[in-house]
Amino acid sequence: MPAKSRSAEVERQLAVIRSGIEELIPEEELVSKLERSIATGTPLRVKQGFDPTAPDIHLGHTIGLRKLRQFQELGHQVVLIVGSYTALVGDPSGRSQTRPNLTEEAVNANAQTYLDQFFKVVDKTKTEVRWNGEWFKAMSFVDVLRLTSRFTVARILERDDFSIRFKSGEPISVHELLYPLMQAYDSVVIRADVEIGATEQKFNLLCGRDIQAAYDVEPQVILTLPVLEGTDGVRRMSKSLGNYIGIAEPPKEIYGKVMSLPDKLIERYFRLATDSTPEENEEVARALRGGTANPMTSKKALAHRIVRMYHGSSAADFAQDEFEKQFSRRELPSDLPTIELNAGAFRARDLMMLAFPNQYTGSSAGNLFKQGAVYMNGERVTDVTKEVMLGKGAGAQPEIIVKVGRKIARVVPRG
RNA sequence: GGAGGGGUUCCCGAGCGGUCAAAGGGAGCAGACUGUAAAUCUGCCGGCUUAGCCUUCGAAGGUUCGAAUCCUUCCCCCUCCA
Repeated sequence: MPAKSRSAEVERQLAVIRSGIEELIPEEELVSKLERSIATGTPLRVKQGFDPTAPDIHLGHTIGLRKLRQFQELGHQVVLIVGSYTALVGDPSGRSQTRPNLTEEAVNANAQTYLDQFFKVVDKTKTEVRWNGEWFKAMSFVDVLRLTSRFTVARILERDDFSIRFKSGEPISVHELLYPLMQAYDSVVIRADVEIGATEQKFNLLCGRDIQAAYDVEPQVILTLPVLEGTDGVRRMSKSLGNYIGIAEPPKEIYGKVMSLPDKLIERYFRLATDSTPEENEEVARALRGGTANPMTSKKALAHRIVRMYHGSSAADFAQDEFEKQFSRRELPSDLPTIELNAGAFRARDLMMLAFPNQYTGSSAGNLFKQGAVYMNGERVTDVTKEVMLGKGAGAQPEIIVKVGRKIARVVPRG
């Protein structure tokens, strides 16, 4: 390739890589890495790690995954680190102090679940999967000392999570301090050229550069990505906060969760959580601001699009249909869960609890009755002791639709 | 090693011998209003065979008619000094 078209190619790739990111540090190093990659036909090694603790991938994670995908489309190599050993420490971010010790089976199962979801976005054939136990298992104590001597306590304490916890008097275990070093060492072993992560990973990512340099490996370029707010519209999406939308969730579930997002997040979700083009995003933004689009319409388009990305367009159509049926037209969903019970008389509260197994205790169920949340065959029931007949005879009901708040189930006689 | 502070229900955080299933806030759930949005108002928010009973305030013992509250031992966390 002539020099002129090579530099055009660098420009092209750089533009793709830079789109939608938070920071790229340092950009000139990426340029020279790209130049070399193009000149020698060697793909860059782009690292992404995960700890097999919570295996569900949610929309927040997909920002990074789509960036990996872009790298692959530019011809580069993704290296996915399964943090089987780092999981033993637990990323000190957030409040969770010490992670529970995971069994090997749990780690394996989690990893498998994660990988299945990961490859919904990232191209499997252009991904190298490595478990960091591979190298950490083989390390001796002397090796650990050698690694830890390359970094100072003050520098580790610079890290936001640590300094906050330290100042507020929360405990920090010594082993937690090793987390950034372990993650950094992964970069040494796999000779990462680029590592991507959310902004709160910035410290860990930078740490990788220093440790690589200490081991005479060319430092990686780091790329941070924006953090997506969860369904509450405020806090970052995370499983432990319960405000996440998992990509492996059923289509209806995803659709419903997207619809429950605050309106102000519509644009941001289009931009960060979908594969829409900048032009499309621009159009959505203009319509919303100009008042030409009902926010609900835009939100439906968003929900449809997200479901389509992970479950295909027929699933998206179905989810949308169901949503409109259930909430716009107040009809029953077509796939409502059905519980079979022996025919006979039930007290209303017992029936309700049987219709939603293991979801309510007697007290909480009783409260819902008192609050007028329970409907049976369209009729509000507030008396927990009201007798309900299920069955075929006179005065009995052949099916009972039980609705509690936004949950609905169907109860029918057995046989 | 020395001195001091602390561990309360999902989270934060009051309580410091009875009136405590435990204030207040957050989260969650439900009702009204809606676009299953936001905001707002209201109610619920340990369990049960619910005017009553049972199990909770780091753990185990003890004092007392009675303990989250007092004593003892143990476990854990934090701060300062060394």
